[in-house]
Amino acid sequence: MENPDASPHRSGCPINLGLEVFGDRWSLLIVRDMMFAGKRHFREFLASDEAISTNILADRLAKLVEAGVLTRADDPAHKLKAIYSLTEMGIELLPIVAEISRWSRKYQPVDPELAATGEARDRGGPGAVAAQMEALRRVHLNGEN
Amino acid sequence: MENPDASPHRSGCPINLGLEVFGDRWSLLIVRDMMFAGKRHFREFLASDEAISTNILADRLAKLVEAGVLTRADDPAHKLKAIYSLTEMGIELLPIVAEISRWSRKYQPVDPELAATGEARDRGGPGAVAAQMEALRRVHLNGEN
DNA sequence: CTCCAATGATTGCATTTTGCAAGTGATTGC
DNA sequence: GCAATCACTTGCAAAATGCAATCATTGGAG
Repeated sequence: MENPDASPHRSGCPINLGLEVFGDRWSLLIVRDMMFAGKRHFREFLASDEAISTNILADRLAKLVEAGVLTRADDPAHKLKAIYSLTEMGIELLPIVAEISRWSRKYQPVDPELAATGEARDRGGPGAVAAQMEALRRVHLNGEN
Repeated sequence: MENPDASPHRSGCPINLGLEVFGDRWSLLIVRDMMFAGKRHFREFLASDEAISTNILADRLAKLVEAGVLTRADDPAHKLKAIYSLTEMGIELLPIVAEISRWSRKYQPVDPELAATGEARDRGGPGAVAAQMEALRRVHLNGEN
């Protein structure tokens, strides 16, 4: 116990606690890749447009696993391959990601092609987000929750 | 023109473009203070629980103004005081902030007292967020939009 | 068997960002 | 006048980031 009084959090505010988990330029991009591109492996995340570097990716994956947003497992077919899954906690980040998408599509110079899935979700009305979350549960939570 | 080919963005993905504006540990806390605590002045932001330092605060305020999320004006009563206002773009960050709050209240060790306003918003059902945004418009957009 | 490409990382190092404390100049209240 | 207040700026150490090279292991081809 080096410092028994050290509080791990800056405050107990919900916004702050969320930002402490995913408030950086990379974490939600990893979550996005899992949700919309079906990525599960280290090399797949590396291939995204934003060009994350290997040390940052390894660091963020470890932090997201520690936070309970992702889990890491050995691929049964390839011992070398690690396979990452979203937890229920991670899947429930989708409403946040969807709102960020909506805001950016309204106010930022988004690539129309990359905006298409978000637009489709909006057209789906309420329930589209819930349906997408259900689909993610079927892929990522294999009866182990 | 030091580098005429420099693209200002890592990618045109909506999630990425949003994170480039507010994807850090501080920006959304400033927005939160304006939305829920009615803060408008530099010194008020400094007084928050998370203890932002003056140089970071000055940097983030400038970046948010440049991004179009906030505006800065001289206080008519006090020449020394700067007064910050949310733009419509900034007010429309509320759905994102509200979803972060929901997620954190479900999964993080939030302070119950600080969670109360979010819980009330949830109890208000859909429309509570829109109503809160309308209230912010009345305060921050004085007929100048 | 042996080689070799592919795997998820780690390491070293330069650059950038952050955090903290002190200080700045202008202005206001008394 | 003059101390207090205002929004910042500056200097400097520490931490995070970005980039390139490298690592140990493994699976498959020949």
